[in-house]
Amino acid sequence: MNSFTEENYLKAIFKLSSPKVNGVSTNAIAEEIQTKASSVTDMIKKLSDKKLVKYKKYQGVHLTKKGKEIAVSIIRNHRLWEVFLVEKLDFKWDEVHDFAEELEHIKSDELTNRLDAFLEFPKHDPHGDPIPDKDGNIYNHKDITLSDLKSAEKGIVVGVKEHSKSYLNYLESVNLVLGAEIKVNDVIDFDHSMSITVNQKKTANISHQVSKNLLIKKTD
Amino acid sequence: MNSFTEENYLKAIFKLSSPKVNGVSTNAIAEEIQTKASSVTDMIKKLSDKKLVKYKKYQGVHLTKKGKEIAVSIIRNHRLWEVFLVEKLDFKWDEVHDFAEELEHIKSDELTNRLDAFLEFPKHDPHGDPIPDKDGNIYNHKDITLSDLKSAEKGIVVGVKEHSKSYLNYLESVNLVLGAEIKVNDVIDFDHSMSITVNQKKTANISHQVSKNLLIKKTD
DNA sequence: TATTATTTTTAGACAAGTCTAAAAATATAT
DNA sequence: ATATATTTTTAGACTTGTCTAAAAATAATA
Repeated sequence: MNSFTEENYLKAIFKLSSPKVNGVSTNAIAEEIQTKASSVTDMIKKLSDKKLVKYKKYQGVHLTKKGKEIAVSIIRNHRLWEVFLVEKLDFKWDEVHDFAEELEHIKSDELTNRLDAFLEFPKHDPHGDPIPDKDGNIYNHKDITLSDLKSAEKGIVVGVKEHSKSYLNYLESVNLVLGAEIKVNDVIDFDHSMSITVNQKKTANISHQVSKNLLIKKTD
Repeated sequence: MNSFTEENYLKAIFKLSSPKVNGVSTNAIAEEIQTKASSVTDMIKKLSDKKLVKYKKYQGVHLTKKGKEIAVSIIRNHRLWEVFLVEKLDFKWDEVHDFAEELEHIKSDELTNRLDAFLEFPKHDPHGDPIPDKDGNIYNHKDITLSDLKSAEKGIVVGVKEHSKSYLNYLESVNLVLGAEIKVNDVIDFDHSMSITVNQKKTANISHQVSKNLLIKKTD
């Protein structure tokens, strides 16, 4: 069995891994986990002994197949619990992360799969992030953000790239929740801010910082 | 904040406390928690420093008001999650204890109360144990067991005093689940075993060991 | 009451995970 | 290429919760 701590490291490494990145750096993990680099090195060694990561000194780490499986199953758990909290217990999307952070560590395929069935096999969590299926497959939607749209183009909100409470809170205040329809009225060259219309009703001015973190699906 | 470990000690002390018992003994706690007496002494000191228990060397411990509040809120959590697992995720009553043991430590009144509402304010968990309300009040049903009944008397099953998987499993195999109607046909003087009829259908022979752990409400 | 048995506490050690400070390796800049 | 800056690792210490073995207190028994 792996401790909560080990699982959090695996999750962090998974999050920081990407096709472009060749080996996740010690500092990046420390930043993500909010700890010190020396602690990361210690834990990396432990995970390496357990064959959950591949590690060469000073070269960063990769998850092994086993390590990735564990990380994905925790993420599956996390996102399913988030759906439960929002759909069944009526929490708002900016309130569920910390609870899910605890619930995700209750490791039982039986429990997870029953929860999945109870929630009727949701494909996305309340922030639009894809929920891995029973076998660990993740179907990502493409990475188009509101900032990619030009004047007069339209789209609907399918997710967020930034999960902070303050960001989610702000989005809600301007009705930019999942499923909201957006039409771009105007883009300002100077700072890339834009004027948009939400759900054919309210008009809002959106900074680049906001638009580049909002995932959308283009419509016409 | 208190660690999982501290919370488990508080829960154990609460469970072992009763009006008759004057101070819970170190050994009893060690037995309950499955640890060594020396570890218990260490933890007791810590809880005492935090004013969660009252402790005089060699004299056993009592929960303080604060300690009792924490214990009861954990028990409330535990039992609500058990209801969730059985009612919503279709687990059986002998499968939920270990999961609830983990879920109970996610401490948030908001979460607990929403769960309570979602489950429509259940009064008892799947084993018939009472669920403390928002304010920590526990309404216990009286302590009549099947072994208290005489020949020809009747009752319905309202709970169990023993929670082991094997006991619950056995009960289910003879249909002695919550709500089952029992009629006592005969009591054997020698070993206090009894012949009973369950739900006016099946007849079964029940050992004293079994009957004295089954809580019932007398009917006539 | 004196002796023995049991319970409880202390003392010191260990594992997990963290930290600081310093050393080693790697990356960057002149 | 050499000097400087940054990143990563090591070494040693600390905390939490645990353990064993021995000492101290309490309870039981003769």
